[in-house]
Amino acid sequence: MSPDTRRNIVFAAMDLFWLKGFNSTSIADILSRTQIHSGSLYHFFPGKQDVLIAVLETYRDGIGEMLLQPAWSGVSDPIGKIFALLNSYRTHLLTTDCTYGCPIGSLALELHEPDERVRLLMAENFANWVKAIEACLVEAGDRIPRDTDRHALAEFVLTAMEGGIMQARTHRDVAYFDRNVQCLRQYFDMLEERAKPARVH
Amino acid sequence: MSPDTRRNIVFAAMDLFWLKGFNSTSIADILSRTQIHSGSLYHFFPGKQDVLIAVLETYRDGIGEMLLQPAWSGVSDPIGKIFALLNSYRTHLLTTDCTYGCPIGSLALELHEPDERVRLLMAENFANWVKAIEACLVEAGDRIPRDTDRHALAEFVLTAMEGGIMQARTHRDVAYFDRNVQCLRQYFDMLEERAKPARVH
DNA sequence: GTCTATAAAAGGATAGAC
DNA sequence: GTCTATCCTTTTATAGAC
Repeated sequence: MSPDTRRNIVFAAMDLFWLKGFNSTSIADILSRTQIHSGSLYHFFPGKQDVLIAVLETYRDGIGEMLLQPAWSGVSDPIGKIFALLNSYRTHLLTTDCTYGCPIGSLALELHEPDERVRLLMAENFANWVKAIEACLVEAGDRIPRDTDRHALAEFVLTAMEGGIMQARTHRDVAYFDRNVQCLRQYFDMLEERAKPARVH
Repeated sequence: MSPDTRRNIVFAAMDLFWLKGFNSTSIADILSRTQIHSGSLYHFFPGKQDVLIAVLETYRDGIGEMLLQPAWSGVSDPIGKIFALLNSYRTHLLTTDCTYGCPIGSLALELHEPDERVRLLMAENFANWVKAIEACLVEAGDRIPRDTDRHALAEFVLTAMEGGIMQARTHRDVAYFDRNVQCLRQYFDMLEERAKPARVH
């Protein structure tokens, strides 16, 4: 019964790394959760780090299906999509009593001297997230000023999300996240205001 | 020669937690760096976590002397101080090849189930940082709109800093930090613009 | 591919002399 | 308060039968 063993390992590890972090998750944790034995794990992966790499690849390859599609179901407005995505993180915070951390962000700050493959995969995950937001900003067209650097703004949205989660988690209070989103909202509002054709006075 | 032993431990641990994180720093790391022996460390601290608590207390108590004063020397403009503080983080990034992480932010995301004392100390560190920025925003007075929530905006500045560092570190490129600060700058510019008395047309 | 058993090392912490 | 020696647990990883 081998078809799913590798997959089970990866998804169990995904969960555990998210819940406890990479260093605090032991191989034994993964084994006990999957009910497999070390021989099987080491048959598929040379070591613990390679499990992490597989996890990061899974996040990367699943960003649409696992993250964006659920968050954007029923939302078509491009700027609405941005805040709908942020709201999906808010929901995660709520359902975990503000224990939730963005899995990539947590790993990015936990691993101080990551293997280069690991670092590049984290960077790729961020880049794809940013790309998705940037596409929304491009789609928003004239609603934001023409000279706005849409890539930079998309990175700033990522920053608002990660910083908001960091503070909400640390204070165990979603209001910290909400206030951050409010600031970002105001920033967007002012950009949209500025993009409007000059009024006649 | 006991007067400084405790202090030496705390500062060595501060450095190591910053460089490698909490879990990746072993007691042996601290001992070898301080040239003291385990008996001394456990004389002052019940366990590793208590060293972390002392480190967080030291950050908390030293925010003015260790962080704000150096960053603000020669800067008197309140909004200038905000960006001067951000610039001091930029310098850290540059001098560490974008390896630098905010020590509190890294710990906040590394420790998924922190002891309550630890969590509260991290929250206190964030809160004091935010308070310092909030004071600048209050001092800025009429330069930003009267109805601006200065506390929320100060938290947003923290978010911009943390998010910028996270991305710069992950991509190993300070430009990610810079673009975030640019967005924040633009946000402030628009706020200041909005605060100006209505022009005559 | 999966199992059991176990090696090999690292890590946190303690005991007790000085 | 500081030193040496060491215990005990956890953790990563391997060996080899099935």
